[in-house]
Amino acid sequence: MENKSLNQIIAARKEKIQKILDLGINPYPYNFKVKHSTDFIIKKNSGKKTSIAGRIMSLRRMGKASFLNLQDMNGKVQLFISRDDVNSKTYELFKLLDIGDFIGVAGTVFITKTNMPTLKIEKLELLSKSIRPIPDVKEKDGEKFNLVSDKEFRYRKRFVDLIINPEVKNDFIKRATIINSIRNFLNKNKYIEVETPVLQPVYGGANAKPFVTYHNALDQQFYLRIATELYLKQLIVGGFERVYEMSKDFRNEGVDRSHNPEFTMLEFYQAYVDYHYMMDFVEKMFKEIAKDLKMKTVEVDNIKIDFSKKFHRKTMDELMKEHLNEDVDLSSQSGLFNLCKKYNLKVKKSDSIAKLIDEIMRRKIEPHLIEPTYVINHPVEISPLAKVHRDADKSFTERFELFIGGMEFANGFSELNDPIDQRNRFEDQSSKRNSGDEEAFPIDENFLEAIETGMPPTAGVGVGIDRIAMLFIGTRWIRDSIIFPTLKTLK
RNA sequence: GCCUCAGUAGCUCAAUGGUAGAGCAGUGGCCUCUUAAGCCAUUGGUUCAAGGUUCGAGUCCUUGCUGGGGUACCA
Repeated sequence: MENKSLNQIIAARKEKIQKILDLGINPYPYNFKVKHSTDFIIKKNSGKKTSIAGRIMSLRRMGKASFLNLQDMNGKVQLFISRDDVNSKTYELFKLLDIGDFIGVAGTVFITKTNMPTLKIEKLELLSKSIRPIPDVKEKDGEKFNLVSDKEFRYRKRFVDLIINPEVKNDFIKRATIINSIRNFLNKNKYIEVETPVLQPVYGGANAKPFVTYHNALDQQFYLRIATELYLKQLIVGGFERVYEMSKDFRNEGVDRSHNPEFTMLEFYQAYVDYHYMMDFVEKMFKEIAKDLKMKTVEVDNIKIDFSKKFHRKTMDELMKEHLNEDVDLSSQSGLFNLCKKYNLKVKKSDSIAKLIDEIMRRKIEPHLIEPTYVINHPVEISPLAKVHRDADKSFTERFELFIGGMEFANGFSELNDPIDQRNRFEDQSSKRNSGDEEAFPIDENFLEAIETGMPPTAGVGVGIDRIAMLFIGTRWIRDSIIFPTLKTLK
């Protein structure tokens, strides 16, 4: 991968390290006293003295004086060094600096003839010598040139991406703000944060293919969790009344624009409430995030989403009426089948009501749910952990999914706590598995034992954190919300 | 998975099937208000990999690798 050109650059930098050592200077010292950041200079504190530290981003040498740009966490600023202002050793050191080096400087702020706030260097310290070149991105009037166009390079070498595209940092600062906001919201609502096993002997809580691993000392196979649900509900059984976990789940499935094999999931459960309560609660949580980010609206595909508005709540037949103008009887298999045919959906005559409904929702409705909308009351067949609806048809559940911008953000329900029903549902999953459904989950006796011991009425929700980050960052790519996305190792 | 496009110097990009080139970065000079600094000189290439067609392949064909963009499943 590395050839002569790069090795030549590295060799030249290593020679400079030797020359710096010959000057009696340590190219990798231990600290530097930073007084201000670059923004102090940008704010035109003319005549004031300060010291700043950062990475050299460009050098414009003119023999006896030079300008350079220094970048730190807050931005970029111009420095000026003249042989008249520093001692000869410092100027010798300066001549050995490269783009990419970290330096610390002390001096006086002044304004150049072209009205550019600049720090005149009086003292200069090398803080870390860079021996590997970074792409030299030029910039004029805010327009960038020679930007790295290779997205793969940016994801693989995120450290370089962050150096040459410092605005990328803002997206991840935003993500951190979102996560803080969610934790604060849950904590102040008396939720307890817990950590459940990543290595699980039996996986479950979602329909997905797991990663398999092996523990040598225990001589046992483990699965990386696909969800935290089954453990968190055991804690509700145990007497925690409000618990949450925000952590990585792992699903051994395709990688695309909106899926990464490891992703961050929030799940929370509260005893003695139902899914109506949770819909209100999740809505409040989203509004709180928007408030903490000081973003009243976000934009998805040029459509503005206003978080001050109330989220919609719609049953599936209501949505089919609204979006397709069809009067649908959700209990009529033949009616649903004919509807699927009408819209050219790939279905079989033998498909269940649940599957037909799911197909219509997924193809014809969900992608068009731009404004925050709760889709409610899903078929029991596709909701193996949700309680049946209290007054509607018993083949439907008290479940909701939140859609924003055509993407699913949350999935919650009144949790099934009838142990007989729950065992039947697991057996149904198990038989689906045996007949080839790779994503159906196996029977978890430990979990069933807990439910048999008795779980209070409870509602729970799962929320995709990476997707919330995508929503507020304003990207359609999950890799822009995950700082080190999963990539194949180069051979 | 499938479809499709791409991979040339550290970075950005050229090169009708006919000697692999430029800008930036690097190196050596000149230069005390530059800012995509400038000027002179210069180093740097197994053109993603392996085969094939051809007198001749960066270019055409096959396979593979990696990635981008679609699409399917999952959040």
